Amino acid sequence: MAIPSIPASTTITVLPTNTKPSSLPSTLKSLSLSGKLDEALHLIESHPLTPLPLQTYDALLHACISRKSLHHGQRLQNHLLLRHSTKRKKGRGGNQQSLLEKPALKTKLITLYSVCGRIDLARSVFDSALVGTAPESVWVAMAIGYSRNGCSKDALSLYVDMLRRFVQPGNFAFSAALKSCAELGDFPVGRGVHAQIVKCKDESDQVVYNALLRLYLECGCFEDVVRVFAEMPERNIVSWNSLVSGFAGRGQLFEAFDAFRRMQGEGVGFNWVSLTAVLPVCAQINALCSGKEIHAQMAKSVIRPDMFVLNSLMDMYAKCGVVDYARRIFDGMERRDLTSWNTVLNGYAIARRMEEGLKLFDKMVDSGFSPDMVTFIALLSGCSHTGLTQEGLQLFHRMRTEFGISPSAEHYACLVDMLGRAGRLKEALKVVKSMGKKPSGSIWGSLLNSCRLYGNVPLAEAIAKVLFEIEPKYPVNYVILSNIYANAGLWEGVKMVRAMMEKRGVKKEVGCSWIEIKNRLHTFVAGGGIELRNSEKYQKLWSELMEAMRGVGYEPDTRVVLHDVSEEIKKGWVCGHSERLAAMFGLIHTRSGIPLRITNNLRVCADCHSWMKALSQVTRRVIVLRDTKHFHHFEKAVFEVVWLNPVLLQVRSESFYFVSPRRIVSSLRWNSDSLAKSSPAFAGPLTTLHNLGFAPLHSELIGFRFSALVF
DNA sequence: ATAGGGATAT
Repeated sequence: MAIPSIPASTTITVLPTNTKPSSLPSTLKSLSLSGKLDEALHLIESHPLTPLPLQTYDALLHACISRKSLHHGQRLQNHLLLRHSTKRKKGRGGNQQSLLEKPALKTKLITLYSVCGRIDLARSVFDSALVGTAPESVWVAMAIGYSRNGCSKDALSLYVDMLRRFVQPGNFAFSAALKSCAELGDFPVGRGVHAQIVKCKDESDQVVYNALLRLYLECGCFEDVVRVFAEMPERNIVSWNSLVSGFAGRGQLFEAFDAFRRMQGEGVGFNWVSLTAVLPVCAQINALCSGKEIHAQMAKSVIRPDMFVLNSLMDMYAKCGVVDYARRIFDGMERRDLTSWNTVLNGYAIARRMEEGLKLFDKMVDSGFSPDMVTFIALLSGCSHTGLTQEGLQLFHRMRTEFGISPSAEHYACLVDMLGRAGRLKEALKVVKSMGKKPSGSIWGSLLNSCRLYGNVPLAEAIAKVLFEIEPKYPVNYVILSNIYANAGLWEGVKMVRAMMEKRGVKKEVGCSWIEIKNRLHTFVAGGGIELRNSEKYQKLWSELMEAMRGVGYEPDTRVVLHDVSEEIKKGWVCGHSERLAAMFGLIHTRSGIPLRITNNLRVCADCHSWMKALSQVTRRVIVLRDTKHFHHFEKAVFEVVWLNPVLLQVRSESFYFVSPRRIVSSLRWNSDSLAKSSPAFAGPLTTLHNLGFAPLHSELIGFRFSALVF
């Protein structure tokens, strides 16, 4: 028989009410430490006249703050008020300062009320008496209370008030003021505070510097961020996290990635917050290898990753083209929020596996989660890319009727795209006209793309005309129109578009590709990579490959070159496309059989697509090429991987790969402050990972430093 | 008493 559990609401009083007054303080202290607030208050209230030291109340309030217990805090305050007045009546200690006036208790009471969301009560404690002589700590507690409750303006004016009353600000006040300025995006005042800090004789602490970093980040003054970062005497995890997320927020993804690596190099370590900053970067630059490495570290950790990190991790896998891993993490999560669902659903949309996505959506609704607008953007875009037009249209309808979400411009964009891709251009145009919103450039852009798919030149010309007015400097529109002409064999049109671009000074974005090898990103620009191309290894490999590739039927297709040059030059240009350089680099610098994962910043051209396909065939490598729109998977040469034992993998038709535990040494380190030390050596991780339900998954297995451990 | 965090479309 199971022991009946006690309902959470039941309070058990274990203490006898006849506790001796002399032992009260120590009893109360241990009660506060173990968080037994009910017992503690009961005890205090039953001894209203016993004098208690300040420390006792301090400890009690501390316990109230960490439990966010408004109720107990108020009872305590009432008790203090009561005791104060009783004392006065009896004439004892009449001139003694009430305990409530002690700054230490005031500070704590203010904090308590503000963490409980009762800024009004906090303010009345603050105002209660002796404001003029309140020390810095009370002001700071109040200011932080304000910013905790989203009233940064009040927090900042409190700081100003404090200065007016000649209270000398210290590091705590500075960081509180900087935080408010950062939240308000108030650069001038923030600058002023910075100046005060510089003038202040005391040494600034780490927190003040980090608050300065935050201020300049929020204000968009990145030069100042970098300067403060360089000038500060020490940089801790928080400083580095700010730098990483700062770069990431500005879209400087490689710099963000690099900062994270440097952070590891300096031995700072990382924590969950660092990971929620760097994982989205991995997702965007397709750095699956590093992402997996980070995942391995997470699995090793004794501390459970929180929902934020898991959501980012899922998104990383989804964006790097491995939804299955994202799904496994999702399935293993003990708690999920709306973002978790949205992330996986979007993962299926990216992977063009909407049947599974729709099934999951049904599950989501069944389990009582109400989808939001993001959910529908993911679903609709997925349906549109997979050609599930009927399902998509139905969802668009259900969105309003069943879930009460009125379609936004983004939803209309998905709808238009869906109809356009299905060849229902007339209906798409009808939607554009009737949606009651001004169609954005992106909507017209998606229509133009649909015209490309169906070779509709007249409509394309009309749409392009509109687009050239809305976004005259956006090169992609010109390129698509030019492609449409080229596909139709209308070379005059191609010439015209090019002339237009030259006249308006519109430049095609430079093609750029990168490949991650041994946790390092190698970037190539179209037409670049001279050193690589001049190397002997490259030239030998190139001629061998070209011959083999011709053998499997590859013929260069120079129609993708839209310039009027000789055939030979065209061939040269196509060969210099950045994705090919990255692929060649990958071939040279990895062992045979290891998959190549290449990322391109634009759209992969048709010739590169078939080139990669042939390359995959002749080298028998898996090639995954990601561009801004698609994943190009070339898995003709999938190896079958047999799981022999944790450290030994066998790959059919290849030699044995030994992945010894010693080789799998991480370049990353945990922050020992915030996370428990990772398991000794590699005694635990394999079991951990098995417990997580990870089993090897064909080709992805080989080639990654942590592959043997993780998947 | 003080600093840092995730999802969407062309």
